[in-house]
Amino acid sequence: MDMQKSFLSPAMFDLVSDVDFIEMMPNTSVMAPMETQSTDCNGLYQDLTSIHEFDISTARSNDFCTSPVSASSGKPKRTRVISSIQRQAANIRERKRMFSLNEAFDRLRRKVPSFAYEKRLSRIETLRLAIVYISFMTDILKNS
DNA sequence: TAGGCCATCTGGTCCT
DNA sequence: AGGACCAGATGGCCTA
Repeated sequence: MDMQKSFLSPAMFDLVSDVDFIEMMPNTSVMAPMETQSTDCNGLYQDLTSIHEFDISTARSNDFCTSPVSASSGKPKRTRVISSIQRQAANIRERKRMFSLNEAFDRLRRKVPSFAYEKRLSRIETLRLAIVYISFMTDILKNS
């Protein structure tokens, strides 16, 4: 597809990533956005079923205290004293949040065109490529 | 072995 | 009050 080839020119990739795509190009082929290709972040994520089953009610506590130190906003700083169980629950929520963030990155990865080289796009590469891709498509729409 | 990338933990702040 | 969000720290894995 000519349009895609021009989008994936070496000059474009210079804007997208620190990776030297020019050297890679002879060994790679151009791919359409990987809509149907599914990755699970290299299987790095742990099973989250235990997270869903976690009884959050056991982590409820009302342990707060106020610090004499004022926040930058001038408000009295409220320091939350957190139990280990609450901390554990917060960690689990954070893992779930990061999991959904990475799911979104995976969806974006499948939407942007890329070379079928062995290494998947990193998060920063995905964002940069998406920006360039959107700009490219916008230009096409403008000029048509 | 250094550097890049990522997962996880943690505490602070924002928001409902 | 408590969950969501964010950024810094840390450690593991991988690659050049």
